Amino acid sequence: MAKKLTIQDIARLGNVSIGTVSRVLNNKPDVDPSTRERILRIVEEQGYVPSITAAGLAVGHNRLISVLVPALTWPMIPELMRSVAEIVDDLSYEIVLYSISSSNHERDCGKIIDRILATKLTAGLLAIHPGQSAQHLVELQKHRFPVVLIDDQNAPPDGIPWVGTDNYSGAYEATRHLLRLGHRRIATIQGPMKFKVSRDRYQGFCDALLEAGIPLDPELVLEGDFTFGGGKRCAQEFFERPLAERPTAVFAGSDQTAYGVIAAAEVCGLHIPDDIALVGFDDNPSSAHMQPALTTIRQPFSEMGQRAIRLLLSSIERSRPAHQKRIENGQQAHDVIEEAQRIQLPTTLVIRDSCGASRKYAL
Amino acid sequence: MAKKLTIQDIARLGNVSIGTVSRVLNNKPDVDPSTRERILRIVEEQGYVPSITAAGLAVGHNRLISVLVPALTWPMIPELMRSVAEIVDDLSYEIVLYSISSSNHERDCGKIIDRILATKLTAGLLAIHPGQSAQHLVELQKHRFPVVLIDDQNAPPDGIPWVGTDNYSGAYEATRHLLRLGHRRIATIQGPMKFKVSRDRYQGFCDALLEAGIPLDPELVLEGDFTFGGGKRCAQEFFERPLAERPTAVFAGSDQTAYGVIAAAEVCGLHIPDDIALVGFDDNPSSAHMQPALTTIRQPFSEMGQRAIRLLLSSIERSRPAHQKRIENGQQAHDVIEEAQRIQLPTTLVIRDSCGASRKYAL
DNA sequence: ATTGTATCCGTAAACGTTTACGGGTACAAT
DNA sequence: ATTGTACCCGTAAACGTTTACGGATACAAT
Repeated sequence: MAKKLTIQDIARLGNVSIGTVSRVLNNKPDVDPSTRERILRIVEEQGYVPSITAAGLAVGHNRLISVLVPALTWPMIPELMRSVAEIVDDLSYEIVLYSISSSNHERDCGKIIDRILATKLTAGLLAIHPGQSAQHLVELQKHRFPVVLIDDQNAPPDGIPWVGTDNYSGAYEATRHLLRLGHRRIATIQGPMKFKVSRDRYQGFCDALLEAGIPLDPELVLEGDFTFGGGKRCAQEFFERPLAERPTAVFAGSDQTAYGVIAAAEVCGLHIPDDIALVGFDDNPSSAHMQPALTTIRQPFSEMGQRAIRLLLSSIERSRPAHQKRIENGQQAHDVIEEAQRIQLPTTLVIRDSCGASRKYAL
Repeated sequence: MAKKLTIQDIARLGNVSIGTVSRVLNNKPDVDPSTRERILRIVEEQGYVPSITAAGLAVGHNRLISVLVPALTWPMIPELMRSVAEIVDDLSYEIVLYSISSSNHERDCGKIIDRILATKLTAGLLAIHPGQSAQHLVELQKHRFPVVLIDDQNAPPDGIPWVGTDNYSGAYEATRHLLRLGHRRIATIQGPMKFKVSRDRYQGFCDALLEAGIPLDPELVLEGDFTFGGGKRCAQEFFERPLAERPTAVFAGSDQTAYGVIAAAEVCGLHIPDDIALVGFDDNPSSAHMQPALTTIRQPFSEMGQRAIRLLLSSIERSRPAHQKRIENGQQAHDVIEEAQRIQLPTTLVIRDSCGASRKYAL
């Protein structure tokens, strides 16, 4: 049935030329309203969908966008992708997925980017945490290939549009929360220091302490790796110290890390939050269900995805020659001309059980 | 630099026609070895990559395959996708991703499938756990559109190639393991009974019990929903009973469910594995790091992905008219002619701490 | 010399769109 | 009657490939 309808078939059915059909499909002017209506109906009836491929060939690029993700296992990815997919769907673009196999990260990433460019398959690229390979992206940019970045870099290469979160303030808030709860010996388990995100969070931690007049105790900071295992290892190191040297609270660099802290507390016979207060960072879906429920800093992943993809799509539209042909009136233009190219979204503190706040106020 | 090379440019550079270039690019016969060599070198030097779009238009479909995934949050997805992506990459296909927003599952899924067909963008579809919408897939099949299914259905619709795991035997093994450890009051927390996977696992559980001469106690089976929350709720119901009515072991329908059981034990002051032995199903990456480390049934997700994508690609090749033109000799043919269309992969029991086996044998 | 065969390669049509261009109509203004 | 002006719409070229077809060459067989 829906075998291989082409624009020709629709044209024949509507007694018009393919030119006209194309015009109605693309909302171009110069077509009689009644004709437009009629063609639209036929298209609907026949379930005709234009060939992305052919259209792509004609205009030079497809209604496809590349999304480059790090390991699919990163907890942020699903939420991010979901919001991206929704928008992309509505605009009848499609997503082509490039994921990095963790092993040969760098090399892979470069190759993928080259292919994205050479193949001319997609109209733009959304790169999620490309890490070092962010450098490759300026290559794309140079070839006027639309790119946007979701990343932790405050200073992404050159003029590449960028969406991220305010890691510094998040960490600052988390630490302040612990401070407010009366803690003075607060430890932190950092992410890998090679990542900007880790350094930002650490800085927020330090500044909150400083502001409270508490000197930073180097004994109370350990470098983890954002994973469960790293968190557990570091926490265990803290927890095995004599009581006086032990922290009373820990700020974990990520929720995964915090899960490790919970496990370590378990094996050391320490109770959270009574013996140790804990706050994480990310607000993964599972964090609400942890035992105890994890107090953490929520990152607005879903909004990040939306903003990023909007940025990308508008950049794609802009790069098409047809874009300024029909600005309805002067008013409209203002909306479009200059969107922010760097978006940093705020985090929010979500208080659950692991910090002991509820318990405290219940007293 | 790599601006917009076309096959024309390569042809000019090589003093040949575009036909010849195309032939070498596609490993077609009828080209002089030395010419082939020369063209290949030029292609390499110039970094030329043919336009997928144009090639797709010419042959009727692209080197793209659709992958339809349920929520990206399902723990199996990352591992599956990774293995799929690797193979697809090597063969210079690309993945276009369709994910279902959990809300309007059914409707969405149908629409997506229609679009996949009508748009003729991709050469085939890998559908992961499409659920009810598996029915839509026969539509595709009818239009001779290659499809393969990764699913829990033992009887997938009609002749659709299918890859799955042996849920029944897995559950049977898990239960036998508990039995071997001496348990007699074994509870189970099922998945949603509307899923075949849940019913299969339950059946395996029942049969193992039966075989051991233990009558099934309906008080010891509860229906969860494969999530942490469901697991916790059900487990709590078990654990609040008086000792005599309490199970000594629980077989959780999924690892997520098992995580819930661990949490419930925690709040009820029960120790795993001393008070309660626990085994899960799936072997999610996190399960090894749980406290205690989770004994579980490992599903070979990565192999499932590989097998499925191979099935799909061979089905795509087969549907192209050119496929039998050049079978080197009679030998070769045998490899290809008839691959199994239904593949059910075995699970394996991985023993860690939550079942108490190590402890037991250590005595 | 003719015919045949094998090997290599060029030509042009086809794939399904988009879009610049120009042609036709209808109506108003002169 | 002529010219002008909108408004619609059809035509055909272009996008970058693949591939069926046939042409050219070289060499062998007759």
